[in-house]
Amino acid sequence: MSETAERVPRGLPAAFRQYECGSCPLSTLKFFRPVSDEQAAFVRRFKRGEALFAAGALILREGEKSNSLYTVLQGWGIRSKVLSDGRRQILNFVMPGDFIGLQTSVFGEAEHSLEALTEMRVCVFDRERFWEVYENNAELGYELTWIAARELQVLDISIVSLGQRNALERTAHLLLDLFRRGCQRGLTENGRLPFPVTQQHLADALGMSLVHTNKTLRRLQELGVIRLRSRDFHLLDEPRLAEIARWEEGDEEEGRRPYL
Amino acid sequence: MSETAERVPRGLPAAFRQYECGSCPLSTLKFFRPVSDEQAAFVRRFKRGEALFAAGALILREGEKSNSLYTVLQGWGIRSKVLSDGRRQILNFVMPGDFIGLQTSVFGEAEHSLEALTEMRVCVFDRERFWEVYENNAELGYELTWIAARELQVLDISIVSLGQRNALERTAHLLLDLFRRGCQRGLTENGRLPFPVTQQHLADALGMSLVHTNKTLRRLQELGVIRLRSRDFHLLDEPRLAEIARWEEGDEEEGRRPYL
DNA sequence: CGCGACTTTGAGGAATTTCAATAGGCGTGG
DNA sequence: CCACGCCTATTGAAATTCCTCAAAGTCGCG
Repeated sequence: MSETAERVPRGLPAAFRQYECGSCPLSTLKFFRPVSDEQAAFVRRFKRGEALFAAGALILREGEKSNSLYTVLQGWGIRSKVLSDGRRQILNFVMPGDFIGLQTSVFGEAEHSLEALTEMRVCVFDRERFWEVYENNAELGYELTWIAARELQVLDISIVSLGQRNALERTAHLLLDLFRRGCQRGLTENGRLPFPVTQQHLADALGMSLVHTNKTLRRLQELGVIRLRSRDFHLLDEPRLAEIARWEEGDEEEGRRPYL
Repeated sequence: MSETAERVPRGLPAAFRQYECGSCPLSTLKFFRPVSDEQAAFVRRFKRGEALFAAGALILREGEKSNSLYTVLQGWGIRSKVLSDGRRQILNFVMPGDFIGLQTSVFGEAEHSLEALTEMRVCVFDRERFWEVYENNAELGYELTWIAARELQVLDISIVSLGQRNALERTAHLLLDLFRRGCQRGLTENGRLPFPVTQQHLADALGMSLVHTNKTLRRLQELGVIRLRSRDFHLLDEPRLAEIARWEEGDEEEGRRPYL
């Protein structure tokens, strides 16, 4: 968990292993759609390998060139941008099954940073050969657009939260979202989610100060809807949390993308 | 400007005309990339026609089914979502050249509303035949993913603004963004942009109250960087506005998508 | 034990919202 | 042409929310 360098240089990532897509840890999750052998074989051609990053590693640095696309296999990460005066906004939390790299400009300049929150295993694809997908496998190209489109919806939802919900609602909404996504990815166990997210992370994602984030979390715990202990998020009253969050129908993630 | 119904029913839109893509008003803008005749011909196959909406028309209603995709040809619109208690968040302002509909779920349920701010002409494509694009024209499929990816970047930037910038910065940032986009689309004339946006719209986009939006705009005018008169936005000091907005390199829209 | 990273608390102050009321602009009907 | 209604913009003041500052407290780990 700590032998990897804090900052991983470009080029080949820290560690490599070659798994077959068929035995990909994501393939067992009911949240994802199974894929045909031939589709898996096709995707395999673009896979450069797998990389393992230590907790805290900076996988992608805003403004730097990146020739990789990733699918997260294990672990949590954050996607973020910082203003030149240092203020940081976390764009979203990244979990197993999330695909990363579309947001990057065509020229390969990352427009955001990506940091590992826990040890993180990713499947690495070659950006240079991205174009070949469209040339050779229309279905997968379609799928990619679809993935991007869903990502758009997710960001729309964040924008609504940041713009319209107050501190309590916003915090509740984020927590519920994380919990439900964690659930989909098979990370929860009877109401508990291992939670490698600090209050500072939450603050940076919610656009709130650390102090106010703390007080808001405290309030949610006093209300008895959640319990946040060291790195463990216990959801006590999901309906109530959804109520507080002003959760909307459309905020639900409608799943079923292929697991590649 | 007023003979069209306030609320346009599904099915065939209000008015139809058939232009050739070659004479599309967007094709003359240097902001967009020219397309080959064959590509234009291909796109033409999916074009259902053009529709003209009156100012104020609701083109897409959140939660309703939509079997269309649009490219905006003329006019301004807003893409928005509302919470069940009525709070509205404007997700972004749409202008000529913007492509709309990717954000919609595959099942065709619109996850946002789209409202015409001015009279608005759009090019209508058939969502049902969306898949064919990937099957028959890889290049265009690639382009679509690319468009979605850029949209992702734009939303990321909004999230940073909403989360990290204060009222003054945020307002300045939005105004500058609108002005520059208007410029790209050829809507400006020596520093002036026709501006069909009310303070309530700005407030709903910025996640601020109407009153505070008003005071913030007033302040920007007292600083002498902008001038906002009835439906006319005059940018007096662009560098200063960018400075106030804490505008970042990456906030620039890197253009050159095909104009279709 | 002591350091470092994270969490918690109190208090004053700044930013923002809400409430309430007024003013301006524009189109319609009288 | 004027009055009226409606939408939009403006303003002042009180109420809240949220932020900043400062200081302690907790926890894991070497």
